Amino acid sequence: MTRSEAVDTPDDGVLKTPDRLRRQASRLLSQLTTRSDRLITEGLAQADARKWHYAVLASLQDFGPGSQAALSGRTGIYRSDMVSVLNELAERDLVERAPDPDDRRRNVITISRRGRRHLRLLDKVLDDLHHELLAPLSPAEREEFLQLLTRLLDHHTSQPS
Amino acid sequence: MTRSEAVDTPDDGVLKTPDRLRRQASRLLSQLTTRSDRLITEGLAQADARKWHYAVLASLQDFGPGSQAALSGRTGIYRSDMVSVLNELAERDLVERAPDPDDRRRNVITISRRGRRHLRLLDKVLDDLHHELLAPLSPAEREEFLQLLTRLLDHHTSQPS
DNA sequence: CCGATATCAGGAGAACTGATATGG
DNA sequence: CCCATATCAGTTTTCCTGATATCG
Repeated sequence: MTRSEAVDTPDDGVLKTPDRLRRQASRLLSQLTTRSDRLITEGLAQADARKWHYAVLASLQDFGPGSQAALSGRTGIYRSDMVSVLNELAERDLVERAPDPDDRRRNVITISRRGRRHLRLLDKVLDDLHHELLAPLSPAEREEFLQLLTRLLDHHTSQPS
Repeated sequence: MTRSEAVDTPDDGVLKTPDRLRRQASRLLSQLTTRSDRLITEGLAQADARKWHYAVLASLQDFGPGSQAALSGRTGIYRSDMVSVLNELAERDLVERAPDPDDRRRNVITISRRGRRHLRLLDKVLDDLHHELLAPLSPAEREEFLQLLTRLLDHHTSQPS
């Protein structure tokens, strides 16, 4: 009774395809991200690392040492969460945290030799994982995908609206 | 010292662009999804709804009544979380939860008249929100984006690998 | 006894808020 | 006095793992 009318006669007159749930960008995004996060997290775990480890190390390598606040800005990690990430990295001797002589509120974080070596490993691991993530796409499609994601992200980060 | 060599002379010989963090599909995905989720969540909150509400209501409308286990499969909501979602929907009289006379382990969930009305509202709200989400893309690009997301998701749901 | 179902309790990680102490 | 910094405590949401009671 209710069942038969459900699909066939939507009472708002608008035809909704049965897979409207599958056509929503927001749902596709969050589901794919869930898979992607799991893939990356598990892959990095095998190298005794986490996503944030890579972000901090890469930021240090690419932009040089910086305060914790600066690292927060570069990586997108919250100031509050940065502390424990740096603790983990310092435990592994991948970074060094030293008070800034010029401004004694700050800690200056520096990547260590071991950190650079570890970063090279993580780069390889992540390359493989992204290869797996984007496996079904052709090289041109991967590029297109990155472009679309970047444009959307830029739009929404510049305009919190 | 360390700073100057950081960007200019990566010691693995491979040139890494300074925005390698911004070129990773996994990072772009999770950052964009964070924004997308916030957009959707805040938009739906104005209609006294949450993401899962829509998923359940749409599933009921499109596929008819079903047990909680069936709804879990359709919507991707965990059995454990389904209970509270249905509690919230039942509180608002959007669904009815009745024991199945044929199998007394089951509850049969049915969308109510109010639920159908609410669903039509949510469809409109979500249309607007997705318009905002995909604003920077042309219609063709939006379609392309959905296609790419769908292909990736299908690939990773069929092959847990 | 086995399997499915609904429910509940709770963990882990991420995103986020607020408070505090210290220093510029 | 105001601002920035680092740190800590704690909330919320999502995804996910059990455990339990019920029933087929």
